[in-house]
Amino acid sequence: MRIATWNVNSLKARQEAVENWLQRAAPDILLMQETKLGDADAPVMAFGMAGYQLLHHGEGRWNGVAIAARDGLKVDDIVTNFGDGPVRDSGPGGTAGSEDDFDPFDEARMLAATVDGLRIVTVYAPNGRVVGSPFYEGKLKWFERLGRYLDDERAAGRGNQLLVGGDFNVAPTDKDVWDPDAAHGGTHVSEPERAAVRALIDRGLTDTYRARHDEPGRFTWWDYRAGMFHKNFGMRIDLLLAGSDVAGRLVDAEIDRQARKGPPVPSDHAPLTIDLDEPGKPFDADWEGALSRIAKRTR
DNA sequence: ATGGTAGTCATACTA
Repeated sequence: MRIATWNVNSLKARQEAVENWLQRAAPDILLMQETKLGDADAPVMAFGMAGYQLLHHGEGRWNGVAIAARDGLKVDDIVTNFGDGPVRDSGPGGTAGSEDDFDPFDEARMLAATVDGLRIVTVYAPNGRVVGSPFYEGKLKWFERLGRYLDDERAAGRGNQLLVGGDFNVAPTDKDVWDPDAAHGGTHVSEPERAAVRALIDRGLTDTYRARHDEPGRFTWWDYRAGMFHKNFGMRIDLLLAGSDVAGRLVDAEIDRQARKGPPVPSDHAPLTIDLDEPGKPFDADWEGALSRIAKRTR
């Protein structure tokens, strides 16, 4: 069983890249973020042709989360937005307000479903923009809400089957960022954000990539600008956090940095994969080769 | 040179 998470930065723009990657890595379940689609525009047919069921929770122009599950996998107990009700419409003619109305609980950032007995939660954490801003405070409150949701899942007896994955917009430690001082104007690396992610992990979850890899310089996101990818100036902000039963089945974890390359234009995030029970279809992420070449070039 | 790219309602915004 291979499960992956990928912030695709528009599923419409990335449709071909995602279909190619489904062939390359053959995940059984793919969590996606930033689909930037309304539910009516979700490419259910295209995923069906590729052999996947598609669950989508969107709002239009921004955000949007999805779960693709291979045909035949049992899917039920779907929850959107923590079960707190509908989100805004940010599509054409929609009801989305100005940025003064910023409310991460009115945005399409969370979708859960039970897939083949796994309690899958796909999340797209708010960016936070600037430390101390209303967006940053909203980000911290959003993590608190996610924590309460996970408490409810544990109380319902599903804590050990949890797999919470997505774009957390936080680099958990200094090892997860190319330069803590240069990173993102302070957000993504601030202590309150890191404490918020630790509080999630402390609910009995395992950071699956770190359970298999302790190397520095392994990132899931690189800014499009200034050749950041080609210098490996990035951050590890996409995570798959596993409950104890899921973590106990973990046999591999990888970040497919090849998928961050174009052409065509890639997402600014790379997919993160984990394998349960047995290794999935092999693919060459080539971290050692890439970092060696970059070290020579930038020496 | 204080930028840089890419997504979106199309143009200024979000990341």
